[in-house]
Amino acid sequence: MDKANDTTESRILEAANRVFLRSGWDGARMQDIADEAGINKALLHYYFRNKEKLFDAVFERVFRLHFRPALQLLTEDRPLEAKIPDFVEAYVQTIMANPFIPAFVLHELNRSPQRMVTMADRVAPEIRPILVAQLQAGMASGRFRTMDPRQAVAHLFSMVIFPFIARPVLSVALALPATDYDAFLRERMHEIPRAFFALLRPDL
Amino acid sequence: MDKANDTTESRILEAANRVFLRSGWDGARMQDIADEAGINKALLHYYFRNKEKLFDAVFERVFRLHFRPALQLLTEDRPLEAKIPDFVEAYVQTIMANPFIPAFVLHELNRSPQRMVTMADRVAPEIRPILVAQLQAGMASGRFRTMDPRQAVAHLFSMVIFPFIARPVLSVALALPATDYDAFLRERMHEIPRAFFALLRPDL
DNA sequence: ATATGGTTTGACCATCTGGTTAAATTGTAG
DNA sequence: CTACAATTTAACCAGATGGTCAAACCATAT
Repeated sequence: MDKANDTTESRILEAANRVFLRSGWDGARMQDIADEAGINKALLHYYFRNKEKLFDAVFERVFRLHFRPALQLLTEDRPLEAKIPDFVEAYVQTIMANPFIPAFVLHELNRSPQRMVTMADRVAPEIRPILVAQLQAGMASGRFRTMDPRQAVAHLFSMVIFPFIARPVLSVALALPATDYDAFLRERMHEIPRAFFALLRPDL
Repeated sequence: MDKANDTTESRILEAANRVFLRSGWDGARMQDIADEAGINKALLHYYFRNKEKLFDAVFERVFRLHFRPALQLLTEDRPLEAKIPDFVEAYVQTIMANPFIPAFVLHELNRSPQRMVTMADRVAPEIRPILVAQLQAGMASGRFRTMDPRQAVAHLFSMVIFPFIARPVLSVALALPATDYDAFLRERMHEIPRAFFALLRPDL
């Protein structure tokens, strides 16, 4: 994945990644991570002083991965009609490869919301609200209905991220067999941009 | 709250409720619950044999509360234009009184998805997909655009629930000061039904 | 071969955690 | 007042958990 590495340190990171993502901070056990990495527990503390340091390393990694599609694609200076579908597709593809990421990130951020602030300006120190600006421009020109643009952004993120977190609920509520859920998510890659621009249209 | 109770058992349940909601199964400590209830730890095991039994009691309680608005209001035999706003308002009101509920419920359901199945038919054994049926009827009549009605349901739940789970993210991403977030959520009570019916409109 | 520095391990430790038990306390019926 | 059952407590236990440490291992430069 990274720069051609099968070092002990990267094996630890891979293992910690899996265990923390599966069990979260509270549920993860240093012994499990050691087992998963095929090493001694003491070696964990040799490379990462303690559980917290190891978690921090994992979390920053996952945080970056989770928000990369938004940070990379949504901040470009392109029309919404082009950016939004690209973002949705990139996010869905990224997360389908590791569906636990959003639940993990949001759970840990709820456990210590302060982390969101520190992470935000480590990962995206100076991000302009270009998305909001584009929405406002569209409203001014009459292309979009007038509304709080932040509500629209909330709609977008909700529709994109939520189904990954609520899989157990939605698969039951929508009577979707486990095997069909992935197809349902893939379908959303096309459905969400459609819905998003539809909900922005003026009433007339 | 319930039937006029200040019994030890209900004090335990209230305390367990707070602690489990705040910390989840993995993070919750029996000692913390005992302290919060102002009793001895052994007394916890006197009323509830073990942590699991106590958790089950709490979880069922919270699960019912969380899904009551949907189960109660969305299954009524009324036009969508009336039901949806009522549902959204009821849900937002309910959860704003205890904002940790959705994150807790979804986190625990992701930890053991099987629980969703057992809970679902304990709480709503025979629920007909009336919402989907109504959407399909609307599509047949041309009032709504043609689409997978389950995608529309997913849109709705996403927009309603997600902002409660993603508060740390959205408050930073949307530059919403902590004090304004509640107002932002209240505004969604009106915004979401508007967006929902807008995204259902046919293209023409 | 051997000294050196980084790497890895097994054994160990203090503390925490869910759970148990026997005794003490309290309320109540006779 | 007393006997009895339900409630509550302090003390305790076994296993788990994060973390430490001295010794062993290993590669490599001399």
